[in-house]
Amino acid sequence: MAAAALRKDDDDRLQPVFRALADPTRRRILRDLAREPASIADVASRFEISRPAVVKHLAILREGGLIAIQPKGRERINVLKPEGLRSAAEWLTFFDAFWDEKLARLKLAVESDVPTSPKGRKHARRH
Amino acid sequence: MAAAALRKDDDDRLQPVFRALADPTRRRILRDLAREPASIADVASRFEISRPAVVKHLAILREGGLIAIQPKGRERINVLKPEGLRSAAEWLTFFDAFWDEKLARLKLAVESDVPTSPKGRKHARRH
DNA sequence: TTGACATGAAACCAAAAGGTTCTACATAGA
DNA sequence: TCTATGTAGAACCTTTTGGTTTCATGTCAA
Repeated sequence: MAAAALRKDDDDRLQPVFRALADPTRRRILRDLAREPASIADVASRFEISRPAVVKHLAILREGGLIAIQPKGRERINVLKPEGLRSAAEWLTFFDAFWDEKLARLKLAVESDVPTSPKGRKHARRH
Repeated sequence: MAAAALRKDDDDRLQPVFRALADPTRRRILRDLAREPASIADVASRFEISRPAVVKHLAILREGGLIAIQPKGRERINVLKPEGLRSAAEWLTFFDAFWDEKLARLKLAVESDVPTSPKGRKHARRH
């Protein structure tokens, strides 16, 4: 059934990525690193939270394959790995097809299939 | 500063979306609902977990604006709202530009040495 | 060598997340 | 009306998450 788009196994790879994206601090870090690579202290200086907390975030981002951490002397430079976001972007792309198709379906469902709203009956404009 | 792409406020809207996407069960529900709308019992029947657990997931998906829940008699039909994914997709799109530009930059950083800023001084290369 | 700086890492904590069971309510249908 | 079904929701439990503080390690630069 041509399930090339969304296999179950895909989710295993996706999980660390979406997990990494679930936190606003981590998304801000990604956005910042998109501007330029930065050391841990550099990154941490932009947040209120402690350095160890930032380090944990960076670790999660690395687990998601979203950044690379390169030791440089006594610093650790964090570099964005944009390809890491690709899998998530592709997963979302799957739903592109529904942005119109399913939307129309939703409209139909709302306008025709809801007899439990006696007050606001929408006249379903089926063409 | 042309920050049209990624405002801080965007994150507030994004948070419930990325939070909803962070769980594999919820992603599977979305994938299933893309196929066709389904009642709660319908959705729950496809998982090992209990119905109340599924109900919680559906609530989170609704909070993220990813599904709509339409009462139909004694059932509640869950319908995919693909537009809800749009904000997340757009956020990721921002990084498209770096999939080549930054990737090259990463290579450079790895292979030579990383010209990042120490705390005080960033040599911002304004061209 | 020695001090200052950048990071590593452990121990600990509160809150959120994901799950369960049990109970109660509403509705379709005989 | 009565019963079975579908859902709502409370109460509770365990694990994960995001955060902290504290201390140790490694490296640059005098």
